Amino acid sequence: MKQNATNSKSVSFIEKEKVRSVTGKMRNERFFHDLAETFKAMSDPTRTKIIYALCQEEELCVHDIAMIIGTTNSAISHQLRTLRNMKLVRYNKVGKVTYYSLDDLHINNLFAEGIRHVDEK
Amino acid sequence: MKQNATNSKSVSFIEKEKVRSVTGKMRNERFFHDLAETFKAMSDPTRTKIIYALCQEEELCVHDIAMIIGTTNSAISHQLRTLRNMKLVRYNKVGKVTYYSLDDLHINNLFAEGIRHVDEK
DNA sequence: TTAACATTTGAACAATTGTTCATATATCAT
DNA sequence: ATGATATATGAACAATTGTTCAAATGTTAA
Repeated sequence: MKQNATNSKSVSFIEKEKVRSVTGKMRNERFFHDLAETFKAMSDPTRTKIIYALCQEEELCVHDIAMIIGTTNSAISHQLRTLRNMKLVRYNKVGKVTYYSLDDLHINNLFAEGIRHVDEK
Repeated sequence: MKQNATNSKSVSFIEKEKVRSVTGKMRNERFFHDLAETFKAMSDPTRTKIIYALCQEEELCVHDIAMIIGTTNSAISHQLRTLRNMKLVRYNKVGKVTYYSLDDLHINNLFAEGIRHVDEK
């Protein structure tokens, strides 16, 4: 059911109007990149564990997160850096201890929506 | 500020109570794995574009999605398979055309929350 | 100062990922 | 049948990722 009968050249698309309409509503490359990055920040089990733990307790230090999750301090520290770079967590250094917490309530909403999805499947 | 003075062995953790409390609230491995997988499904720009397009138009075929996004049919088909495996999209084959749509409204909510996060940054 | 501790960092590694290309399958029209 | 079209698929490839290990910071206490 080709709808581009008006064109002499055979430019192919199945439903011309849909394509035009949706194409007009698309956003720029940066938007899709940032959106993907946001989800990617939560796309690893170690990171979902860290975020989940920080949903239970406002502030946690690296060592305690490692204890809770059952991994090495190094692995946690690396992942916390990723979360920091993606602005999902912030930190507060007191002496030799670095306390991490979720950056804003937005993160909680997004994360909670993901949990709802998993729990209702 | 060690709080495990009662132990003779030097088991180290910074805040014993927090660790015990949060550890008790943690969920099983499968939960964190599934949660990560859900976010991972939306963690690639090509896939966020596909999902965004399907938020604008109920049903779209592979070729039209490729036109809208500006990629090859093959790349789109591969990604649609990923989205299919992760139960984010379903399809409806009519003749030689396969129409894809979002699997349920839950996906829209999760996706919309991600968009809100990106737009408000 | 020295030792112990909390965290960070860089290199290395295997594992996973997304695209491309060529090819295969399936449907429709002639 | 043949050719055109729509989609799917497998192999190959570079690129990215997460962990481990060893070593480096930086802080506190003795």
